[in-house]
Amino acid sequence: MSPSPDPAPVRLRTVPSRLLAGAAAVADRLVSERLAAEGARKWHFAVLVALAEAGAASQAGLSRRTGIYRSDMVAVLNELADAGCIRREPDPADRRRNVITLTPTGRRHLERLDTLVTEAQRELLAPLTPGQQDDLVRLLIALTEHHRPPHGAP
Amino acid sequence: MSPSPDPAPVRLRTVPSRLLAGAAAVADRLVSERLAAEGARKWHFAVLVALAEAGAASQAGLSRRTGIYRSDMVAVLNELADAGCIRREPDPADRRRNVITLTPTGRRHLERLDTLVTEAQRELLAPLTPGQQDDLVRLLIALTEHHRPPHGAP
DNA sequence: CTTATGTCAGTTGAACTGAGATCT
DNA sequence: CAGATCTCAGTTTAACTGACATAA
Repeated sequence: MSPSPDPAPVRLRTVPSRLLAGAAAVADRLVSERLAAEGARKWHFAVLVALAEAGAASQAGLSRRTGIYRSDMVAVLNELADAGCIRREPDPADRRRNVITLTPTGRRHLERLDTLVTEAQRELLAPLTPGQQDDLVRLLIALTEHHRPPHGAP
Repeated sequence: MSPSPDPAPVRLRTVPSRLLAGAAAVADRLVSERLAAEGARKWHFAVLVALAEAGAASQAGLSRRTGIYRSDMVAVLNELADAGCIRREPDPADRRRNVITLTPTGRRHLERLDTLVTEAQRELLAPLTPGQQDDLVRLLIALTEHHRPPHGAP
């Protein structure tokens, strides 16, 4: 006797929102497990990428680029600053703001995290052919582009 | 001047795990908003579908069919029982178990929730052509079938 | 006066853990 | 005895709200 003869109902297994939730959970787990090896979480990666790609920014700017709430951004930046990955300095041009800049340490850390994240994506998409992988990404982009996510950045 | 000239970096926007997370968040929001109109949440729907499709079950069986943790199942069943949607009776054949059965009230409630969930899926997938919608579902099924989700049911 | 910013202190819901009582 | 079941009391993390002081 098989130990788990309890399949999910078809009516549930084919609901797109449930499929998305399941796939996202798998993806999140794969990414989080890898990043944990460097003591990092996906937010750290997102912030570092945003800084590397678009240069120094205010915290609110980073918040919009990454989709992290400005409240939560504070803690993430504290951790990245403690690790020496970023500098946080008052903006002389607008004294409400901090200017966040990537340090050389941060750039090196980003490259390590990028490797881990890329590996996780490969493992995630491994069940699909390369063509299917491209299709999936394209469909997801088309889907999310036409919906306005609550905070801002998909 | 546009109020939000802060696009997400390309390097982030094309990461599959982030796309999945974003799409899943949109989907979850659409479903939750609709179900809230009936005072329900997605767990209620999942349990009712599992009961309607595969018949009466123990709580552990429902847990495996729906992917809800056995701990959380207790609260969901309490709410469904309070609403008269299910009956929860001790199993004479195995006195550790409860037998959960769908009531006529529960069946009617399920049909209402099903309408709402179906509408939400339509809205979610509206940006895609029918062919693309099928492709997406197929790709997501292929993806999740080959990964073992932590608890059991995708 | 309105709006944006950084910060802090919460809340809510989901996912998960651990343990205990009961039963097979 | 090991193992399953139901229940409860927690933890953790993500996502989000509200408020405040400061400054544009």
